[in-house]
Amino acid sequence: MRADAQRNRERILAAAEAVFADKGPTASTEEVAARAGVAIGTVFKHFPTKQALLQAIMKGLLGRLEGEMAEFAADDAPGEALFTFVARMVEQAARKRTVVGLLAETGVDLQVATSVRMLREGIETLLVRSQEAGTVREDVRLDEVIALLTGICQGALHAGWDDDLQRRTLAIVFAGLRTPEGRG
Amino acid sequence: MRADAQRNRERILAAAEAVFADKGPTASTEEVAARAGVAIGTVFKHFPTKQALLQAIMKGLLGRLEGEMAEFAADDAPGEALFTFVARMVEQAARKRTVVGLLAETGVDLQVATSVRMLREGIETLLVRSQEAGTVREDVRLDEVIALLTGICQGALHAGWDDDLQRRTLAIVFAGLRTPEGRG
Amino acid sequence: MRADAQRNRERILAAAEAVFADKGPTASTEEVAARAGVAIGTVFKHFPTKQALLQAIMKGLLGRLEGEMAEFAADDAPGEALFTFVARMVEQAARKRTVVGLLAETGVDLQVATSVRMLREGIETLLVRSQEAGTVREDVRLDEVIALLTGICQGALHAGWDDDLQRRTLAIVFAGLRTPEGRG
Amino acid sequence: MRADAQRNRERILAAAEAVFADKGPTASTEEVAARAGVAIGTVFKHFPTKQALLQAIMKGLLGRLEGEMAEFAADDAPGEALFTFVARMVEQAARKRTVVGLLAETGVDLQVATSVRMLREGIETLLVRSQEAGTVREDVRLDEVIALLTGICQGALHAGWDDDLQRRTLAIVFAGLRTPEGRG
DNA sequence: CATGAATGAGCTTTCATTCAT
DNA sequence: CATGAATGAAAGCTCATTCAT
Repeated sequence: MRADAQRNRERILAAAEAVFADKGPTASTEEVAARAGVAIGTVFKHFPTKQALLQAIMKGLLGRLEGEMAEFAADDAPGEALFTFVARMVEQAARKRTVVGLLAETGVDLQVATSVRMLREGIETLLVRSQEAGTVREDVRLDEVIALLTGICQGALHAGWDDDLQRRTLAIVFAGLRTPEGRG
Repeated sequence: MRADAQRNRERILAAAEAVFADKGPTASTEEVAARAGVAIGTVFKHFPTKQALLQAIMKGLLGRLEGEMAEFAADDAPGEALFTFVARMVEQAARKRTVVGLLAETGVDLQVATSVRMLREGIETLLVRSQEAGTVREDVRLDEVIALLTGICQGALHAGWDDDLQRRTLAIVFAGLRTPEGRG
Repeated sequence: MRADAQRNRERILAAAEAVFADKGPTASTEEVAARAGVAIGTVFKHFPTKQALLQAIMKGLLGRLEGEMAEFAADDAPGEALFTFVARMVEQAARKRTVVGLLAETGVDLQVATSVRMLREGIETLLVRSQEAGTVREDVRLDEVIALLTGICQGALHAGWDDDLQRRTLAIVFAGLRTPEGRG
Repeated sequence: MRADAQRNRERILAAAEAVFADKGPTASTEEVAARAGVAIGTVFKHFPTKQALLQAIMKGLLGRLEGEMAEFAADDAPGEALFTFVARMVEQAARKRTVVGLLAETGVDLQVATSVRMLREGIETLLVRSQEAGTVREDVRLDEVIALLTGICQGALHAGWDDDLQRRTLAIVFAGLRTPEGRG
């Protein structure tokens, strides 16, 4: 791909993230084009359908999340890594309308599904590690963690929680996840 | 209002709830009219904009929830009323696409805001009663409960959790809310 | 259907026939709406897709043709009815770009297919009657007649034959169809 | 013109013929470029508009037809040459969506018009020769032959006749063209 | 010369809303 | 009051054409 095309692709992705973050996924592709400073045709050249554009955003987000997870997994305090990761993700969700809507979207294609699976596996690693470290209850399964993560993110996303409310809400969920010992 | 007009109003509301529950809030007003068995003009006679229709639905839902809350508040086991109510609401959310999306919607008018406030007060009653009964931790505030309720409902709504996952997820949240004694 | 709606429906059909006759089936629906003096939405209210509009035109044309065939079948000179009918149809085709393009169109839905079948049957009646009258050769089958009809219509349609050329061309085809006796 | 440019020109023409034969003249220029293995810009370098490309194809086809006609004119059985040529052309039309549509297209430029005239002359030669040989009726004029040729080609083209139907249809037309003696 | 990214007018289709019947 | 036909502004998407690389 040529340098200018690559630059435009990135500008479109950035514009799309911003626009969809502002107005939700029903915002028009035209607005994305305008924000990116390109013509509408250029957006559709790079992403042949609106779905494709949304999926590309999602893929990017998931990629970044995987990156963060890798860091946390390499952390010194494995028992806390899951909590930190979830808190970070919720924080991001509160700023991006796109993330969570897309996480729960049905009918994503294979590439994206792969990314999701990789995210699942990353979270599973954090979960297992926390359970081995004794901070998370043994009877907690991956599905519930994902469910809670999705739910809390969507809540944060739509309700526009402030930092304090976010912290307090997570505190409750974390208390529910922790072992008696983990609660200190 | 004449009797037939009143009857139409109710049929439209019922149809709208059903349609939006099925297809989400992007379903067309025309479809609501069709399901109600009236012409499109009649819908707009009763609800001058689509927003107004959505708000009316929300008001109705909130009213019914208030009713349920009154029952729970009058229950024998005040310590468990909050948990039961939350569980019931999440269960409904999984079946109605409208409820939660609307709960978090911005730009509601005064009348609806009043209903929301009343719902808040109802939940607060349940919360306080639970705390007095010693089943919910003293440091939990109303805002977090609402936040969790909204979040979990939205999660259940979009992700299509099955009954088991719903139960397990709520179990974690409830564990986070309960006092050590309440966990038994 | 209300009177004004019926009137609009007819104006749209007439406009569509005119526009597609002028510019072929790639002419825009917008132009049809403009020519009919209605908004674009009105066209799509009556004919939910462009295909539906084209099929409606075709159905109308076929209907008129069936009517003509009924007349010819009731005629005194059964041996000449087929020739007259074919000549009439070719004449019309020379003035309407739509007719023939649609006659040969693939993928028409059931309703239209029914109409086509009825037209086939009508032509078959004319053919059999001509053969019984001894003016058309016994070894001529319905398929060839339809094929010739379609082909000649398309030729007349696109090449803009004048009356004389049309007559001379048909004379050749008719000579090919006739029995030696029928040629007189 | 440089050798590689010439080679590209030919590849584009071949690709265009193939693509338009497959999908009709509404196929996109981009697809032609892809099939030719060149970039879209290269297509427009050689043929400044889509129309120009279509006309170039037509010119090529006409040229080839002239070649074939020369062969037939030099044939031993001059009385049958016209019939053979027409049959051959119809057969091709059934396989190439472009030929006939373009043959009847209006607005061709001078160069192409010249080619058409030359084709006319070739057919005229075949016609005259057949009439001299006594197989085609004296009162048949060139215009009707061209008209029949165009019409039958278009019919075959759009309706997708099978070989048998094609043969039977042509048999009728040929019977109409032949002298009583020629029918033997 | 070839490339292929960018353009933008134009297309079909949808839907909230209005208003004559 | 109810009806439902008409409206027309978008929306998503396509494609012939241009021009910087």
